[in-house]
Amino acid sequence: MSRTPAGTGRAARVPTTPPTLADVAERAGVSRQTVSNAVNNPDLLRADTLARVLQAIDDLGYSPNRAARNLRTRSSHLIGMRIGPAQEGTANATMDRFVHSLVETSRDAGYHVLLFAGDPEDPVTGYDDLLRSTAVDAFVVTDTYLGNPQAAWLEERRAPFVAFGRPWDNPAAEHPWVDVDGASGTDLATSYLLDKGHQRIAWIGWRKDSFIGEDRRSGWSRALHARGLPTTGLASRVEDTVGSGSEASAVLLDEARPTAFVCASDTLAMGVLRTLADRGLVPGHDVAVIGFDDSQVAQVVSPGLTSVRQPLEDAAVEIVKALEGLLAHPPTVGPGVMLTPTLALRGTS
Amino acid sequence: MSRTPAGTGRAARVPTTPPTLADVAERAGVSRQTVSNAVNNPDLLRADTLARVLQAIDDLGYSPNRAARNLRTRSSHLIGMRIGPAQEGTANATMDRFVHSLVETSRDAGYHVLLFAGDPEDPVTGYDDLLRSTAVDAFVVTDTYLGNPQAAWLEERRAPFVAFGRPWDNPAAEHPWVDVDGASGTDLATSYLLDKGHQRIAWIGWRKDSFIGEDRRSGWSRALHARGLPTTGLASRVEDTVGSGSEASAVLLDEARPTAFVCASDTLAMGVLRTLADRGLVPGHDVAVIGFDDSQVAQVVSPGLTSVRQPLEDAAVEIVKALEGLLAHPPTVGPGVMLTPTLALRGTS
DNA sequence: GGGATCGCCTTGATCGTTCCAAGGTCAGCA
DNA sequence: TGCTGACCTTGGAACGATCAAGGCGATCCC
Repeated sequence: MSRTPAGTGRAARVPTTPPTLADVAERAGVSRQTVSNAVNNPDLLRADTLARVLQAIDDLGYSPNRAARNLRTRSSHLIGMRIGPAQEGTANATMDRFVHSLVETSRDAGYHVLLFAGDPEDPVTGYDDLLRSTAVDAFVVTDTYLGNPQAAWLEERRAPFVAFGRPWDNPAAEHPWVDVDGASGTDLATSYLLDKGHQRIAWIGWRKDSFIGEDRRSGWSRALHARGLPTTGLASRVEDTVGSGSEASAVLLDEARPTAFVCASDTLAMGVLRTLADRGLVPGHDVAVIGFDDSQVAQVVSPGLTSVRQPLEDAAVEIVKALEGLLAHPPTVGPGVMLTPTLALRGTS
Repeated sequence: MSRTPAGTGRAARVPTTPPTLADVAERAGVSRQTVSNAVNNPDLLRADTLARVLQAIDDLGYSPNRAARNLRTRSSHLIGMRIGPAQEGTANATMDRFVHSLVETSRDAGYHVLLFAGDPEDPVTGYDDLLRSTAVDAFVVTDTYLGNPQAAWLEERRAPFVAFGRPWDNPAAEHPWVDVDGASGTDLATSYLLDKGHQRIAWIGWRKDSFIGEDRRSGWSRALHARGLPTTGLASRVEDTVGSGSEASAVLLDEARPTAFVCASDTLAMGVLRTLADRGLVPGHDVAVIGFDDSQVAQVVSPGLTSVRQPLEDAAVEIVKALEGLLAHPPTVGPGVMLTPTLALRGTS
C-alpha cells in the first residue's frame, strides 16, 4: 500500500527525519487537525478532502509519531507482560505458546506487547517503573501459581491489568481474569480412561500448596468418585521433575497396581514413561498415561503422549477482550472467564 | 528504594495523575531543568541540591514520563522483535529461550523488548509501521533461515538492527550480526563420537536450500574427513519432522549400518530414537544419537538426548552490545560475532 | 429575509520532557 | 570595592500529536 518517498535512489539518501502532521497538511493544503482527523476520525471529513489527505499521507509515507500521540492521549497502546527465566529440565512451554497467541491477538486490537524481566525473588519488580512512567496501558499477569501478590499490588495501585489465572487466594478480587479449568481437563482425561475400561487410575501431581495442582487433582478424584470408584492410595504429590514422576510411578505401580496414570504435567508424565520403559511395559497398551499442557515433548515423543491441552489461543482472545473493556471509557469489568481444555489424544492412551 | 506516596491509605485514593517534573521541582524548591539534570546528569548538581531533589522524587514517587521523554529525545528505548507463530510438532523452542535471554540482557542496558507479529507470508510486515512511527529504536532480526529479506529491506531504509544469524546470501552486508557456528557444533558432536570409537556416523539434516542446514552438515563431514573417513552414503536430507527423521534413519540403518547419528535438530533425533525403539535397539548402547538445539525434549526424554546447545545467553549479550554501538553517537558497527556452541551430554551418546 | 443550525475546516493551547542560551551567585583576587 | 570566572540555575522554546473552541459558508425554517 504505502510507498517509499521519492523513488528508490540508492545513493545519497540523507538520514532525514520522518514526515510530520504538518508536512502532510501542507502538501494536502489543509490544516494539521484535518490530517489528524483523516487518520482518527475519517467520518468527519468530506470525501474529496479525505482522499486528498490520504493521498498526501501515502506520498510522504507518513505514520503518526507514537511518542507524540502517547504523550497527548496518555496511552501507549502497549501491554506489559513479565516473563521469568526459561525453565530448563521441564516440559513446560505453556507461557511461550501463550505469548505467541497474545502477541497475535493484541495486534488485531491495535496493541503491542512489551516484555520485561524481573527479579525472580520479588514478583513485583518491573511493574512499578513501567506503571509510573506510563510506559504501558495495562498488564497481563501470568505467574499465578501460588497466590497472586502482583494482582493485589496492582489492584491497590489501581493499575489496569488482566490476570491469566483466577484469584485463588482472594475469590473476592475485583480484577478481570481468564483461566483454564484444570479440574475439567483432568476430569476429561480420567473419564476418557474410564470409558476405555480402566478402573484403577493413579494421579501424580504437585505439592499440596499449589492451587493449580490441587485444582487439577480434584478433576481426577471427581471423575473417579462419579463412578463410585475409590481414590485411596492412588495419588502421589511430588516436585515437578521427570525424576520425581518416575519414582512416584514406580511406587504406585508396586503398591496400587494402577492401569493408567493421569499427571499434573507432561514433565511428570515423562517420568512415568521412563518407569514403564524400565519395566518393559508398553505405554498405551499395558499402562495408559495422560499428561497436562500438550507440550512439544508430548508431541514428539514416541508413541506420542496424550495430554490435556489448554486453549491458549482462546485465552489470549478473552484476555484482550477484557483489556479492551478495561481501557474503554468508561472502563468495564466483566466477570471472570473460565475456559475448558481439550484432550490431545496420542499413543499413550 | 522508592516508596508509595503519602502512606497506605486504602480508601479514597482518587485516580490521580502521576507527578511531573514540575511537581518535583516545586517540592524541592528548584526549577524543572534542575530536576531533569538530577535524573540525567547528576554530576552537574551540587551535592546538597541533588540530595534535596532526589528526596522530593522519592517522596512523590516520580518517574519520568516515557512518552514525553521519547518525544523530546527521539528515542523510545524499545527494541522490536518479530515472532512467528509457535511451531507445533517440532522440538524447536530456540526462539523462546532466546527471547528470555534477550529480555533480561536488554533490561540491564535500559531497553525493553517490544514483540510484534507479522504475516508469515510476508517477512517484512510489521517492521514498516513501527519504524515510521518511531515506536522502536532498533530491531533484532531472527528468522534468517533462508536468506534474509528483512535485513536487506531494513538496510535499505537505514533502520538500525542487529541480525541473529549471519548474512548467508550476502556476505558483504554491512549490518551487525551475531551467529552461532553450527558447523563447529556438529563437528564437536561428530568428533566426540569418533573419540568414543565410532567409525560410521550418519547425518540426517534438512533440505539443501537451508543455509543453516548445510552449515551444520559441513561440520559433520569436516570431522569425518579430518580423520580420513568417508561420508558417502551416510547422509540424508529431509523435512524437519519426527516422521521424516524416523524414516531416514530406518533407511540409513539398513543401507549404511551406521553406529551413530548426528542430526540437524532434536526433532530429527527424536525420529531416530523412534526407529531404534521399533527395532529394539538401545540408544547410547547399540547406536548413539546426537541432536541439535538442546530443546526441552532432549532434556526430559529418556535416557536424555545428547544435543548441541547454542549459547543463547551469550548471543543475547553480544546482540545487545551491538545494539548499543548502533545507537551510540556516533554509531559504531563492529564485525560479525560468531559464537561456539557446546555439547550437552546425556544418555544417547 | 433574518436568525438559527449544521457541516466542515482552522486556530491556539496543551501533554511532560529535554535543549538552548542566558542569568544568577559566590568565592577569589587585585 | 569591583571585576573575573567557575559553577549552578533559570525561563523559554521546541518535539509532534490531540483537544477545545471558534470561523465561515451554505442550508433550513418560519
